[in-house]
Amino acid sequence: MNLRDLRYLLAVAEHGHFGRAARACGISQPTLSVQIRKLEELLGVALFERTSKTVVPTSSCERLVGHARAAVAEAEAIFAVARDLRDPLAGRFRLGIIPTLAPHLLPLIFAPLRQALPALDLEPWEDQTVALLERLRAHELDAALLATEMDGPDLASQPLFAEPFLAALPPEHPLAGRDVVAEVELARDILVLADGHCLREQALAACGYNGAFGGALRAASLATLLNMVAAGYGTTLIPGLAAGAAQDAGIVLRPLAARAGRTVRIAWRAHFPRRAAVQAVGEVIATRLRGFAAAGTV
Amino acid sequence: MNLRDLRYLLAVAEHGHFGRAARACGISQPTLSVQIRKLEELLGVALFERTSKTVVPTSSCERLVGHARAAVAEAEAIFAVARDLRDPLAGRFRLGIIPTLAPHLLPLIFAPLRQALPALDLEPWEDQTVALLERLRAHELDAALLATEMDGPDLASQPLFAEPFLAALPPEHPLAGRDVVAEVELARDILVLADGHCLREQALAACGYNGAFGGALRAASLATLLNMVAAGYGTTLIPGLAAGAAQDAGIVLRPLAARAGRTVRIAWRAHFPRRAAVQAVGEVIATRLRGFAAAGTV
DNA sequence: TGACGCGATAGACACCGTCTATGATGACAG
DNA sequence: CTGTCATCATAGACGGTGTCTATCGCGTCA
Repeated sequence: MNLRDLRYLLAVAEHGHFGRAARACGISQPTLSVQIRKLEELLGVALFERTSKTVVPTSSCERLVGHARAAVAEAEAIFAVARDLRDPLAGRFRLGIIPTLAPHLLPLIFAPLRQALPALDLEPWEDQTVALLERLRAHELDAALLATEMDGPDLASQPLFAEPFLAALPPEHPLAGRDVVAEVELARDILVLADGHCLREQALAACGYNGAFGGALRAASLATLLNMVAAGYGTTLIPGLAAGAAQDAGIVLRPLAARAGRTVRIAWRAHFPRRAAVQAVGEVIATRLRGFAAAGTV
Repeated sequence: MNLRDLRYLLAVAEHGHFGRAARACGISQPTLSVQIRKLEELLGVALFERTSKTVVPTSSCERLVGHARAAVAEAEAIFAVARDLRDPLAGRFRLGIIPTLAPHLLPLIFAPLRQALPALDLEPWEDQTVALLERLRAHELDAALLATEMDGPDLASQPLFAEPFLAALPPEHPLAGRDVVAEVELARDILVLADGHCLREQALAACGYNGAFGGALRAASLATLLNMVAAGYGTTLIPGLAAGAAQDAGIVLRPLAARAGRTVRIAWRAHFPRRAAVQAVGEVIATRLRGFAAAGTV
């Protein structure tokens, strides 16, 4: 049985006339007669009582048309919903963002995203890199903003913008008097984030650490780390977009001699069908952050 | 779009695997791949994210499967309902019956009908001949029990049994002493039913009336007519099946010399598709009334 | 690195939905 | 009562498409 057959059935039931029903269906009258006859044979039920004058639905037919109407309506609904879903730049878009980036980047890109992609329903999800990749692979995210290289056979990514690091110093720190701070000078009393934050390893690497890091203090969040630096526990490297928050915390920021930094990338599943949405979101973000690395300010 | 396509969609969504879904649908894997691809192109929506390892429904797909499931379910319901309707000897059967027959015949045939046709849901409808024929032609009845000849191009009928008339007399009536009464002897003080009852004309014809009948008293129902006879207002002819009711009313019944009577027929639309049900009902009735005309009793 | 599993692609085939032409039947008017 | 009209049914031809088998491309795993 076919949805087409059900449409034919409904047309004949409605018009009570094969010729008119056929015209309404856009087919010839013999075709309609044959199809209705076949449907009757398939169901084993007489659907219409035919006279040369009238075509009247049988009581059996009346018991069936309700279901036929419902089936056709559901099929129409599929088309209607699909029409709404057709635009890859519309609908829910679940975007993972690492914690050291989210609170500072999101305020910058919400407005441009809403303007450029008004139909896109952005759902940010903040978590650490490993968790984001896991959710991405599990189809629980559509894309993720990361600061690590990570392409594999199943995932793809694309750089969006470079984010330089800055030396974060307590006001009373000896280095605070400098215009520029060399990365290795921070190594002595550097504070870092807890395990799992990509910024932790990147900051240590920038300062010249190769092996294990012996420092005991490990901040669970960038905000805590900033508070600790402000309180004089040590120094650290912060991502450039966090500059505002750091200054609010009373921290002295200095550019780095070797211009250490990280690259923020957008990542997605290689087979993700809404590549266009990923592309569009990435472009909005890259455009918004254009020139940030050079100017050091947004 | 086809119901088949929706079934395929549901199968792939459920199994997450083209090969297994194809096996579940009873088709080959390439066929399923092609059909799903076509559905995606038709809807303009990516339904699945394919990897060599996994097949995951997109969020669009998840928005659609509900409707797909509903459409398929309604189609299944059509088959299920049709299966119940397939038996022409099952389901509602609206049977019209004339008023001079209904109260006396129905008690006799209910039990045999229920026994012979347990799935048939009999709905009796009592009205006069003309009204019954109108409802029959309007498809508001499936068949009718009448006492008149009435075949036309659109209607067909078949005799079920002969019902002899009886002379109905007040106990004190001069004819009450006879064993047999001649029809014409009733003409002098006969009482008849109101216009519209076929029994009215048949009774008058049996008594030899050809033209207009001048009698002023016209009973609206057979019960009233019997009461009037019992009260001594006159005589009448009653159908044989009403004998019990007449005797209960205190009326004397006598056979008629010329054996006047009527033939009860079942009538249906010539194109009515459930001829088998009509036939079966007719046979049950005819069987139950076999020998009634001869024996004069049921 | 070779074997295996999975989905995509290609080409052949058969079914069936569609058409036009025509038949059968009943209604209606002259 | 007979020709005409309208209606649905039937017949035969045609084209689209759903299906198959065979094969490819790709990724995984031992």
